[in-house]
Amino acid sequence: MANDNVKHVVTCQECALNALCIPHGMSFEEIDLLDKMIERGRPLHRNDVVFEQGQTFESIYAVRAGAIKVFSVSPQGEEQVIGFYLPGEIFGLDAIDENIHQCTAKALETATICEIPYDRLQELSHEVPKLQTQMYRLLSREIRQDQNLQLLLSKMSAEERLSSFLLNLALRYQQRKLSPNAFRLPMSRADIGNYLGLAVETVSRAFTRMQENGVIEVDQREVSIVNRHELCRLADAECPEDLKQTLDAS
Amino acid sequence: MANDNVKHVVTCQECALNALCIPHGMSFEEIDLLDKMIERGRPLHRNDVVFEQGQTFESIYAVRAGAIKVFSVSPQGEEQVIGFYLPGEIFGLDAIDENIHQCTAKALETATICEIPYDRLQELSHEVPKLQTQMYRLLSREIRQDQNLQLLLSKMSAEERLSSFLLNLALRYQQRKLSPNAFRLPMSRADIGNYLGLAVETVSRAFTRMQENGVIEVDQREVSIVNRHELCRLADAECPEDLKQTLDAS
DNA sequence: CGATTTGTTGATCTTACTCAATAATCGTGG
DNA sequence: CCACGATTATTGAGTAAGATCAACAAATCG
Repeated sequence: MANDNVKHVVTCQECALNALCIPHGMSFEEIDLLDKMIERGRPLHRNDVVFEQGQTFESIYAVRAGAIKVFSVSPQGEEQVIGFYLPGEIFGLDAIDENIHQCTAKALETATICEIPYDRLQELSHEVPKLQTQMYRLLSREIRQDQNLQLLLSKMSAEERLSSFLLNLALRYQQRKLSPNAFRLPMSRADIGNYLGLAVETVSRAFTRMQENGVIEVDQREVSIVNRHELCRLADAECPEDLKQTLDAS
Repeated sequence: MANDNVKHVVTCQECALNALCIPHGMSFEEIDLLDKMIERGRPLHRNDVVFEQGQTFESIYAVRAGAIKVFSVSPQGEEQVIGFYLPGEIFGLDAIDENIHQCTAKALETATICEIPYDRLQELSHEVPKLQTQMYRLLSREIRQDQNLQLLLSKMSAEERLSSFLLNLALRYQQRKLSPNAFRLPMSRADIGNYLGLAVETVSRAFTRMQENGVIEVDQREVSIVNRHELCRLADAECPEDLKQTLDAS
């Protein structure tokens, strides 16, 4: 039985739901309940759709592996990339209010996700106060991140935007114990540009310039951070302490 | 006793907390509990601060009257306006996650607000499932609104941004039973520009041009919408049905 | 292996920013 | 109540950052 619980904790982590439970020290029993609720193992291929704009909202999702792009399409058919979601991150939270998805979620590459039925999550979070607390925090975090993006979009230059974007990715990869100073971008230049409010050509030129200045090295979608201090300076951001250490060690 | 409950409901509405309870048909008793929790009647003057960047997060707030500006200040001292909050709207939700305010909230004009202590709200929302549901929706709505702003900032021209902004204000005033086609802007051109990612001069010019084209009339901070169809077209948005009716009637 | 998508680079153009001057309004104290 | 300074708004001229258009190169996919 103890073994069984441990297994569940591990599964829960694998399924990227540590964000939902571990930080607040839920008991094995509570984690078990959460664990049983989750529908696992949806494997996706590139361009597979998780949910589509206009569909009724049923579940929120956690990325287990791969990367997901969330975007909306205007009546004129133009795409607006809302965000990219990496392993351990949760998406679909914006649909809770209206009960209808305002966005489409699509796999950028081979990916696996977990589906968390919202009605059952709501019930469980009512029974388990720590889960409710965690849900509030999760929603609040999404708000804060969106507001940071506001700053980026309304005040920063092309190079500042791209620098911030890369640093943000590095930090997120590191949080998931992946290399923060060399990674493969799961999205195209067009997606990056769309997300950052820039033309593809501008993104491409910014990459080139940053490479020429010895800040990063780019080969197609492979990026490595060569000079993190300069990258932080360009992004007009403090270099996070924990990221600093990891980069120093390498 | 019944009278007393009715009084509380009314107070609750006045205090702009209908957003938190009425839509989900809470019982009088539940509303009463909520009502007792709320600290009322903080009257604010222009430039009074509700909470400051860096302070420990204690409460969320609802606007009862007037208008609140929420903004963050960069290490370089530059201001970034995050949002404007009008009667009936709730602010401070972004601080839940980190337990520290990332923004400052300041009164744009004489205002009154209600303070809702977060720890007590959390407890009560655990006891009252409908309140938990409503909290999730509230947080989700904020996310959706921030994502709409993303679209505005990354894809729209100056005139489109200002048109969207004015339409959005009109809709919000209408929801609070205030005139949607003639209102006084509580914020300066500088604040509008900061929020929309534009220079003050660009905002001013956009106002002028829209007035010349007979879309709106502007006299300092007084705005009236003359041609809503054109305004919607400029904002690249569907004119919301309910707003349409009100404007037609006038 | 050819076709399509994706990425890079160059030239030109447009939008909105910056700088500057002026006007109008607001707030404050005499 | 008015006069003063300070803030806020408008308008003009010049500039710069990034968009658009276009051509081409490289990579991916069936």
